[in-house]
Amino acid sequence: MSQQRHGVTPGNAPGDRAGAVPAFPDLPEATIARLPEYLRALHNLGDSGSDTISSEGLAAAAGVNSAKLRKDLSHLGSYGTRGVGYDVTLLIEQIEYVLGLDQRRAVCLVGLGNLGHALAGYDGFASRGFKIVALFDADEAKVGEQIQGLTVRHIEELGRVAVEENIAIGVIATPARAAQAVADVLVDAGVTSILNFAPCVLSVPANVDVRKVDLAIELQILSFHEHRKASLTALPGGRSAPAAGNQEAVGS
Amino acid sequence: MSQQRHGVTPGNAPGDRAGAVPAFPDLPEATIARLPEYLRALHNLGDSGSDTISSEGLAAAAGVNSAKLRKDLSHLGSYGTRGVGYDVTLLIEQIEYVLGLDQRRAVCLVGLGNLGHALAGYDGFASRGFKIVALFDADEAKVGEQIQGLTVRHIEELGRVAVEENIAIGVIATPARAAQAVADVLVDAGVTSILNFAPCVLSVPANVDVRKVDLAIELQILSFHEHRKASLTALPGGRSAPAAGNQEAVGS
DNA sequence: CGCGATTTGTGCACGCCTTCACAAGCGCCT
DNA sequence: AGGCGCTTGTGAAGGCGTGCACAAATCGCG
Ligand SMILES: NC(=O)c1ccc[n+]([C@@H]2O[C@H](COP(=O)([O-])OP(=O)(O)OC[C@H]3O[C@@H](n4cnc5c(N)ncnc54)[C@H](O)[C@@H]3O)[C@@H](O)[C@H]2O)c1
Ligand SMILES: NC(=O)c1ccc[n+]([C@@H]2O[C@H](COP(=O)([O-])OP(=O)(O)OC[C@H]3O[C@@H](n4cnc5c(N)ncnc54)[C@H](O)[C@@H]3O)[C@@H](O)[C@H]2O)c1
Repeated sequence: MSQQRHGVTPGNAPGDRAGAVPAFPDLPEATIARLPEYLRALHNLGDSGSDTISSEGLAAAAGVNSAKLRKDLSHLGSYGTRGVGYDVTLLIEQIEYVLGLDQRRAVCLVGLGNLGHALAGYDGFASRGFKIVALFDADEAKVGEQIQGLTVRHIEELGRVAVEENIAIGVIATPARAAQAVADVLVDAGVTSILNFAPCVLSVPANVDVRKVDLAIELQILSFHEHRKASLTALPGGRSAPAAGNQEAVGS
Repeated sequence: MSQQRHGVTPGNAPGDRAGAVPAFPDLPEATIARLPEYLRALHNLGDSGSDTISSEGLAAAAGVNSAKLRKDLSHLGSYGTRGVGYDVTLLIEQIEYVLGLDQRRAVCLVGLGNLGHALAGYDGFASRGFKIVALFDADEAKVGEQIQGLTVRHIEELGRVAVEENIAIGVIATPARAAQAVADVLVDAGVTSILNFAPCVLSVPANVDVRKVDLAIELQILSFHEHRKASLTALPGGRSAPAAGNQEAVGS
């Protein structure tokens, strides 16, 4: 389970195993997905003075159930003190360690169109341990452009640069039709994590992780809920949208 | 997994519109989240000729298991033909209807900085039934700017315009510190669905749906997997403790 | 008209996740 | 020192989602 680091090492500390690796327990995916949220909440709290925080308080700040939060944290070891709460600084360190944020990760961004420019200028990367070290595009007109201190390079250089800079994470912000090709190039270059903004499914080897961010999907999910809410409306005291009443009538 | 949905003050129900209709069965959230993906795959297929598609084929195109796909579709009724497959056109119509995409939904975007500009110029909205009908910012320097045929308005106009244009969905692309205030304004204006790009938790009434897109979280999740993968390949003599001095060494 | 090939729709079992509820642990106060 | 209140950590239960495996349905063809 949680690797040892935390004085509790029971009895023997076997001569350091070379490569004393983390060897993580299988943290539930659901937990992993929430850790970053806890981390952000902790950082906010840290700025606000308090030294310790209760599961109840942190849960509220992160928008989750406190029992869930405690269980999540228990997966990474016991870093709280009963009757008191969690030490903010210690917990931050611990979560950052588990997420691997203590090592700065090199990221490259492919596709410097509309979205790519916004991403390149986003300071949320650096502030969380990520550093964009290279920008790539296939459009000759874009190659050479300076963005945030980086020069846009041609995608053919990706293979070489990725190795040089030890890039592990690639961000795809190209049109969907180019995304698979870009993913292939990234994979060939040794990139093992991809964040894909293009609305399409990527095929990659099993050892490569892909996460997708799709704006349209989010909107469609919201649309569904709008649809559902509209269909439930029975008797409201609402009086704010006199406008176009409701079109919806359908009827299959 | 649904996003947050917290209640703070059910208080009054603002923009409730009277409507009679569908009264959906409770579609599982997981299914709803996949429908947009199926829809996109179907559109691609539709362009490519075929009239019908098997669950196996569609599942592959959407990147899911075929049994899951069939179960998902079965939730919305039976629109396939055994021994044949699903009629592409019919299925598209059906999914669009369920998602409420047959009605053009008015969307407003708040915060026209880096990201906001990219979103405003994104054609993936219109092509999926959403229409950005208004842009808002608090910065006087931005108000009046023309973007994609729309004029940026001051956020104080949001309340009025939202009602006029019958806006149901609001997109927040402001800095995190302003997000809650913007969300409050949107809610007051009768908006019942919010897509939040700011890295923070929003408090909204129970009848308002919020979905969050957080780039940093995605990267951190990828980082975790990188960390995990690195720890499996036995070599790096990584020191396993977080650098910072842990004065707190709890334990004994 | 019946048969085989094909593909849907789903019952079922399993595993993951969430949530409750509470014992155990900790600090503080008397 | 002992008791009390507070908070963590976790066992257990229930719900949800996934994927298998198969019966039912449909088509095409001889
Ligand atoms: N703009 C948005 O707000 C937004 C939002 C969500 C998703 N997206 C998606 O993000 C992607 C990019 O959107 P955009 O608006 O920036 O598009 P864009 O057309 O403005 O930019 C695409 C960029 O990718 C480059 N490109 C094309 N093929 C390439 C290749 N093979 N290798 C490298 N670079 C290549 C182009 O030269 C261009 O610079 C699209 O898939 C879009 O659907 C965009
Ligand atoms: N840029 C990105 O790629 C990116 C990626 C992911 C998330 N984000 C998040 O999206 C948000 C916006 O990012 P950005 O890079 O565009 O920031 P930005 O600073 O460039 O733009 C923010 C805009 O919001 C406006 N604004 C501020 N307060 C406002 C208020 N009360 N009402 C209305 N408008 C207000 C500002 O005038 C500005 O135009 C941030 O929360 C950021 O963390 C950005």
